[in-house]
Amino acid sequence: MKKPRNTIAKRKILELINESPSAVSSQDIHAGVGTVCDRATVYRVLGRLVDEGEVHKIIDLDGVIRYAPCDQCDDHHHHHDHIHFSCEKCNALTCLEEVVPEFTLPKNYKAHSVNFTVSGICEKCA
Amino acid sequence: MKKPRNTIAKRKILELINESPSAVSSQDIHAGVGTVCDRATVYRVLGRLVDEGEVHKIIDLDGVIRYAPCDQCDDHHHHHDHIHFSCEKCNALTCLEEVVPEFTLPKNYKAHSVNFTVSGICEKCA
DNA sequence: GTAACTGCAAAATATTTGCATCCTT
DNA sequence: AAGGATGCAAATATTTTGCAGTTAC
Repeated sequence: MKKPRNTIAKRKILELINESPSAVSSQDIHAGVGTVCDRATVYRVLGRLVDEGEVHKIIDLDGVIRYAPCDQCDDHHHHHDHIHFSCEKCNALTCLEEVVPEFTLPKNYKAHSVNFTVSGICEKCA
Repeated sequence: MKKPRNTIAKRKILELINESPSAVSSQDIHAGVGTVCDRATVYRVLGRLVDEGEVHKIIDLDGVIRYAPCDQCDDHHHHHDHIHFSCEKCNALTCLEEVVPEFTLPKNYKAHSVNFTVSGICEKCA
């Protein structure tokens, strides 16, 4: 495993992700970094941040990849079994960390990870 | 609303989707139709099939769009609240129609549709 | 006959990669 | 100094679209 470095691009991108109230796409990030770094670097940094467990990757309902802070995760426990809520009105994709769905798989199936997205109207747009 | 026609491309594509044990991507379909129709037509037909409610569109964990038959749906009731299972071994994406997760949204949130994907090992690969 | 559909090619998007150079440690 | 990170440009991949010609009903 490579030894990650603390570069300007990384700090800026992490800041953008952490300060956004909802999950951001690579487009959002590229727009947000301005001249700090290149488009290619945005993709590379995002990939590393995910590998390092600093952010998590969410697939939106329309297939757009977005990134959100890994708030509730520490090095040993990642909790990615909560719901992602996609608002049809304001288009924000937010993590509802407190909502963890319950389900039972059929015999012989084994779950490793889950990805739950619910779309509808969020509290702000209600 | 346009009046849909029963074309060769449409019949062939629907056949491919219905006969596959797991959800198929546009790539799979383009490979499957052979010379029956063009790549652009595959996209156009898939879009129409979704609009007409004949198939449903699933976003895989890696953001790949796939299509599956709308077996349990009639014109008035679509049941898309079941789980999609993505096998890490054989890579198949299947609908587990009988598994419907339970969850409760926070106050003032309203759900319209859900998209649940679980990845792990399927019964065939267990 | 008419509107829906298709093929082809080109355009619009999105993401990845090779390589020389720069920066963090 | 060494190796990780970056910029730039080119390569890949994916999906959309304009348009003229074809087909289903």
